[in-house]
This record gives sequence, C-alpha cells and structure tokens, in this order.
Amino acid sequence: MSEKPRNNKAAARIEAQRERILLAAQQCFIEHGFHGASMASIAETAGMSAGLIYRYFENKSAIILAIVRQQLEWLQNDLRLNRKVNLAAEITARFGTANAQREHGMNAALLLEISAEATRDPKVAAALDEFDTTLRSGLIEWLTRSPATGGHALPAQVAPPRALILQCLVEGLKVREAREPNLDRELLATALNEVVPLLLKPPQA
Amino acid sequence: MSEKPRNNKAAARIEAQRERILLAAQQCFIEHGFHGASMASIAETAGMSAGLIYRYFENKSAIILAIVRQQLEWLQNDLRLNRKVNLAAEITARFGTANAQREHGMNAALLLEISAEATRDPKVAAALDEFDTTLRSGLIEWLTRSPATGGHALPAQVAPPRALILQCLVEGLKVREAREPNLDRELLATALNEVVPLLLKPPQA
DNA sequence: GGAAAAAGAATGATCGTTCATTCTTAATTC
DNA sequence: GAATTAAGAATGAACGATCATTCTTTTTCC
Repeated sequence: MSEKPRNNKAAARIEAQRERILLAAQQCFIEHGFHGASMASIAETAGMSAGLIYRYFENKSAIILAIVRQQLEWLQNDLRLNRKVNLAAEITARFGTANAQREHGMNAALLLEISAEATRDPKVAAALDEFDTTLRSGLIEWLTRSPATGGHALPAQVAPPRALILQCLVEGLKVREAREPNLDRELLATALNEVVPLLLKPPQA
Repeated sequence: MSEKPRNNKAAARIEAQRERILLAAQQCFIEHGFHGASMASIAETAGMSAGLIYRYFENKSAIILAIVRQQLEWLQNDLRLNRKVNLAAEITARFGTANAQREHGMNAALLLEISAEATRDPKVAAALDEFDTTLRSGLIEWLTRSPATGGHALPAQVAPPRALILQCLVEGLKVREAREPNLDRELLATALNEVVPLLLKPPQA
C-alpha cells in the first residue's frame, strides 16, 4: 500500500514501480512457486532492495493476490468472444505459449499455483470465483447467441453444461501443458478439431 | 533412507513409520502446499520429533517425491479399465470426494501442487511422465478394445486423440474441484452424460 | 534544503537439518 | 530366567541459513 500521490507524475511512477515488482514476482512465482519464492529473490529480480518493496505492497500475500488479480484481468481482456473465432485452432496455437515473458497468456505453472492457493487463501478463492462466474456466463452467452453475431445458437438448456465442459477442457490442457510440455502438437490439433465442433453444435446433429 | 532391517518385524516397523510420516506429510502438503508446509508441522502431525523423520527420509524433497510416487501408484491401481464401466457416472460420483482422509482418490489441491512442482523438480516430472504415458496407453487400449471385453471398438487412428481429450477433461475437472468445490452436481452430471458418450462412440455417429 | 525514494543493515522468527543424549527394546551371558 | 550388554529408536536442543519484515541511514530529486 503506497501513500497518496501528490501529482500525476508521482502517481505514474508509483504505478510503474508496482508493475515492476509484480513482473519480477510473477517470474519468481513461476520459477519457485508462491511459497518457494522469497522476497529477497523478488527484490533482486526487480533490481531493487528488499525493503523498498514494502513501500508499494503491504506484505507478500498482497503481492500474491495482486498477481492473481492481474492475471485474471489479462485473461478476461484477452478472451473476447465477439468475433467469429476458430476455437480449436486458437487453443492449439496457444498451447505452450505464455512462458515467463510478457505474453499475456497465463503460464501453466502459475495457473496451477493459483488454483491450489485458492484452496487455502479465501481472498484468492474469491477472486478466482468471480472470474470463473463471469467467464462461464460469457461462454453461455456466446454459445446461445445467433451465428450472425459470432455465436452458436445453442438451446438455453444445452449451453450451461457445454460451457462447463469447455472450461474443463481448457483448464485440463493447462495441466497437460505443465506436465507434458513436449506434447505432440499434431495429436493435439487432431483431437481438438474433432471434439470442439461437437461441443459447439446442437445435440444429435 | 533407513538402514538395513535385520528381520521381517523390523522391516515392517520401518515401513509403518515411513507410512505414518507420508500420511502426515500428505495432510500438511494439502493444507499448506509443498513449500508452505514445514518439517516441524509434519513431525507434529505425525506425532513424532522432527529429527526422527530424518531416520526414514533423506530430506524434505525425498518426502515430496515419495508422496508423488505413492499418489500415482494409488491412482494407477484405482483406475482399472477392465470391467464395463459407466465413465460419466463414475466421474460425477467421484467429484469432490478425496479430501484429506484415507480415500485413495487424488486430492485436487495435491494434484495441482504436484503438477506445478513437475515444472521445477525433474524427478517429479519424470515420475509424472511415466504415469501419464502408461495411463494414456491404457486409455487407448481401452478405447480400441472390443465391447465384449469392456472396450469401445474405436478405430486405431481415432483412439489417441480421444484419449488425450478424456485425460484433459478429467484433469480439468480436478482444477474445477479446487476452484469451485460447490459446483452444481446436477449440472456436472448433465454435462458429462452428454459429452462422455460422444467421446466413446466412433466419429459421425 | 526539505521531502520522497531507495538502500541496506538489523530483527526476531522460522526454516531444514544435525547431533549428543536418553529411552526402549533386543541379544547375550551366566 | 534373571542380569548384563549391546543396538535401535526417539528425543529435543542447537546449528547456520534464510525468511518476511522493520528501522535507520543515505541518495535523489524538485
């Protein structure tokens, strides 16, 4: 928690510093996990002293929570279901992307870390739950919308279970990304091209 | 690493002690994560002194690895694809089971913890890879086998991508289990009953 | 020069691990 | 089978290192 900025320039600087810390923390968390990464290592990665971090964040938990929120925000902005999109191809293309760099895709290890932490830290759980809820309703809306506007015209009863399955499939792929980074991309493409259309078409087609 | 047992009784005792430590460690790991759980807390949970643990395990990493191997072994023994099984119903029934108790189902948080750790510890990654490989080949065999013996008679080309999707779906459900423990069971049942049969039937059915 | 920013030393707690010691059980001797 | 001796199991204190965090001092900037 940093103090009140006295002008715009100072506010921008504070924000930049916070961002610098978060970037370093993200990298360290990916590399060593939330509890394995130390404040000292985060400070070193950010190129600043350990004590300085406490000018911008109350404590380590606050950093973890900020990382979670930031990642979810990115994911939410990234996931625009407006346009007509080839979902299978998109998922295939993104598999294994999103490493430590500035790519806004969620790193697999980080997602697992976050999900595990949700079972311990209620604040993380709440942030995750809010994200999950809006994502699922967005998915349902996308599935029921008319094809003219990029949707798939699924009946209202069918959409919610389909959305759940899609969500599980994507998250399962993240697990696979962590455990099997050299997964055969062709196999993945084949699998998704076969299954995803089934999930987007009305039943008994 | 414990020393050579001098007779069967001593060997049994050593194994019992190791098991006691592993049970406590599992509980602590679920509660605080691999790196968040301390040796002191594991010792306290196991009802022994911290120093004694080192008579039975070389260090903390060895405990983590032993937990991973044990969980995978349980999972492997548990996952018998011989009999004719209603997969959708089985998965639904198991959702949310497997907490800290002695249930042999894999706790969701623990699975995420293990998968994340695989991106850091090569030994964990190797253990996980071996499990994944044999599981997938088992799935493929199950999908291609004749229905008379409990299989689904899928063509050889179709089975591997289907196995991958099934694996992702199950793992995705574990993520969901961690993030949304109060997920509507009816929705889950509906979703699985609709989708799983599609994955088990030959294409264009 | 005065306020904000940053560094860096200092703090107490806790970490994983080791070690000297004690308690408990088993083996040996008479 | 009791007494003696050895071995194994377990303890709890202590180790150095490192942890997250705070405090004091120095640098930077307007």
